[in-house]
Amino acid sequence: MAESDEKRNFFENVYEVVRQVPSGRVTTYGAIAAFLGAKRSARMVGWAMISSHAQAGIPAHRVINRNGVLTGKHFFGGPDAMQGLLEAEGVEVENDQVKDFDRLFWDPARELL
DNA sequence: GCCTTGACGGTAA
DNA sequence: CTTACCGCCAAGG
Repeated sequence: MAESDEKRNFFENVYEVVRQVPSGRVTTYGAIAAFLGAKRSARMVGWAMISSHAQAGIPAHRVINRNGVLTGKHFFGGPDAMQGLLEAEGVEVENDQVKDFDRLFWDPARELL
C-alpha cells in the first residue's frame, strides 16, 4: 500500500512545492521533479499540474519548462492568460518566453530547502 | 489489454 | 551551437 500512496504523494508534493513559489518567480518541471527524486519524470510534474487545475492556490502559471517557455499556456483557458498572470507579477514575457528566466528561476532545492 | 499521446529533460550526433 | 532521439510515468482511446 506504500507504493500507491507514494504515487499520490508525488502529486501532492508537486502542489505543495508550486504553492511555495513566491510571486514574480518561476520554476521548472525538472527542478520540482528532481526535488522529489524523480528528475527523469519531469513529465509527471506537468501531468500533476493538469490535475492541479481543480486545486486552489496552485500558481501553475509560475511553472514552466527548463527552456523558459510557457508550454502550458493553452491550458489556462486562453492563449495569453498565463502570460498576463506572469506580467501582472512583474515577470517579463516575450513571445511566450520568460525574459531573464535564469534570474527569476526559483529552485526549490536551493531556496526552499 | 495494448498502443499513442503528453505542461519535459538530458544526452547524442 | 542546433537538431534529433530516447527515456520516465501516467492516462486516454
